[in-house]
Amino acid sequence: MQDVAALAGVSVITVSRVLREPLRVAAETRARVLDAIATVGYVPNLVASSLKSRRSGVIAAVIPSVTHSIVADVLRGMGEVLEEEGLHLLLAESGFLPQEEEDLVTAFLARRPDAMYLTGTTHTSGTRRMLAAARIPVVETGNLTTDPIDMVVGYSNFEASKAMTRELVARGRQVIGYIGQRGREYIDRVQDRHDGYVAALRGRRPASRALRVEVELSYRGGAAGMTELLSRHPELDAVFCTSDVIAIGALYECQRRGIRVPGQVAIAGMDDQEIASQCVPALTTMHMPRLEMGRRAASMLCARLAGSPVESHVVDLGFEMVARETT
Amino acid sequence: MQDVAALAGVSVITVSRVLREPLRVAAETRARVLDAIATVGYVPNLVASSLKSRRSGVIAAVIPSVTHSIVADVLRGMGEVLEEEGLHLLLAESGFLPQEEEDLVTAFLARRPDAMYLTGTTHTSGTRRMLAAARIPVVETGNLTTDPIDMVVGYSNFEASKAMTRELVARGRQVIGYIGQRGREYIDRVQDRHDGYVAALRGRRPASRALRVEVELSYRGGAAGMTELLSRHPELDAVFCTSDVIAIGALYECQRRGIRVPGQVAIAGMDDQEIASQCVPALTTMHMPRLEMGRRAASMLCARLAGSPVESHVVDLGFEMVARETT
DNA sequence: TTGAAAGCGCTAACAT
DNA sequence: ATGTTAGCGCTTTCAA
Repeated sequence: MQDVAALAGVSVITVSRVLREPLRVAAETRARVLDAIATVGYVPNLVASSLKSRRSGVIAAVIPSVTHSIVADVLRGMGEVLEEEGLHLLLAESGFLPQEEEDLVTAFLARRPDAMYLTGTTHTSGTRRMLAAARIPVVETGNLTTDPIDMVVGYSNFEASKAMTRELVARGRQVIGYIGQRGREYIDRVQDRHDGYVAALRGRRPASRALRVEVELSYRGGAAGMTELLSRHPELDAVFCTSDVIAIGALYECQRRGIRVPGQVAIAGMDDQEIASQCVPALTTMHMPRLEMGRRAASMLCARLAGSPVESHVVDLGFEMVARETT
Repeated sequence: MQDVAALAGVSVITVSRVLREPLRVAAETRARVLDAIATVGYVPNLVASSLKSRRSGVIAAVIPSVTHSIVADVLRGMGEVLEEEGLHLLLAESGFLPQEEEDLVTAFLARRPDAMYLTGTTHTSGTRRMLAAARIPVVETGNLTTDPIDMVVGYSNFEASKAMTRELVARGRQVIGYIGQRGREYIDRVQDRHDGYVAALRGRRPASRALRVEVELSYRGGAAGMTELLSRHPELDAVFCTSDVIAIGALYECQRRGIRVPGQVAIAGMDDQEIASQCVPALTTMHMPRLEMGRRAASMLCARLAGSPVESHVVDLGFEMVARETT
């Protein structure tokens, strides 16, 4: 920056201003500085800038897993908004483990991000404490809570799966199984989806524990879950799955066994990923506004960074039933 | 840090040392400092550290799209390695656009990353120039080239699709169509996959342009491609797809039309994503070592950061045919 | 509209 | 084993 200043015949602060608030510098001076920047090949140093200004322009995000395609869409939505604002994303995967999330938050905080993005609404007390102490905007996503660390944007996983399970009941299904992602103990979204299923069936024949299986979040997992359910309950006539991936894995297993879907068994997924609309038969599922959630989370963060307080700290984006062929 | 030092009755540099090279500090002093850190609730400031030490501990990565599941696996592999080294990932999506990639590289460089990760091997001259000037390790991934910016780790997309197309020929298929991802002009991996297909068919009946269609990288795209090919060439008996997602979209379209696979039409994909082994019928595809590629790329970067020169700047991870039911 | 001085929080280099 | 000094490259604050 000193080289640039010398070449342009101005002081360093003028160079700095040309970069950050060009309109405060006379057009002529500005042109000279811009010229000098180009000939010197000057690359600004944002780490020095961050140190002095206490603004890093970085948003830290801890996500469970990039492979999880819900997360991918959310990231895309975030990216769109952040790019416009000139913000950058620091990213790491927790592998769905709360302690790992806490470790990542600890490490990230040392980089002085301007804001933090978390997935889900249950976090260790350490995570909550550190984030509160950091005094930066925080947004949690993918679920709802009345007690966010700072802000939440999501939808009710509980209500969504209750609605989906009720739909199965409404269509006359009698023996409705559950294939859920493993790890309810520490994944709030999955726990809520499980509870929604149970709540929908309450009051009907005692919901047998044997009707619920938990598997890896994968096509293979879905197939394994179907196999298990079928062996326990040959009279099974419907399955509620906590994810489209699991549902389609289950569908494939039915196809391998020659079980008619939805003739013999109805299958319902969750999330409405692209494949749900394309597979044969097309999958009934619950649409979740993933892209919108990412955009919204980023916008809320940006608003706070710009000093405007957000109207509501809890944003419910809702969900939408998409009835297709598997039910 | 000064507060901590005061409380522990040492100088700030000692606090710094406790954090970075604890063994250089007497156990007793160290314990006192650690205590002070805890009671003060001290959070180190890595931006100040980066400024002084000229080491940010950040790896910048520009990827085409997180939604692209190949990329997700690579990121996971990278993440594993980076975490062990205490490095963090700065991430952005270029949307497959070279100019966008250049803009992101420009922006990232201002943050002084210790190394840079790029997808693919063709980049704008601006990107190459800036990266050379930055004098940091750079790794390109997902393809091969004899002229990397710095290092490459990947596989030959050309050879892989040539081999797959040859396999279709070897099985006696006569009219072999191509459904490729759109954007060959600026996505080297796709161009190479296209060229591999063409090369495999050279010398046989003049490869009709009408046998090749280009679509969005999605299940829907695959289905649209299949529809188009079938209308142009009802005698079609095989399709080579540049991705599993496209291949499965095409398979679904066949199922909707009652076309037997592989009886009437054989379908081959690329990448060996999880769904390929699970769908019905299971998809023949080419396995690409995605996780390994991410790990390897990260390891090479880490090695260079640790000062050890890498043995080879071009790492060919190869590929492997996985013959399943669709052919 | 431009500049001078000071210092963000840390660590490299050199003592002791 | 610990400390002192200086300064990384910027931006804030105040002044002209």
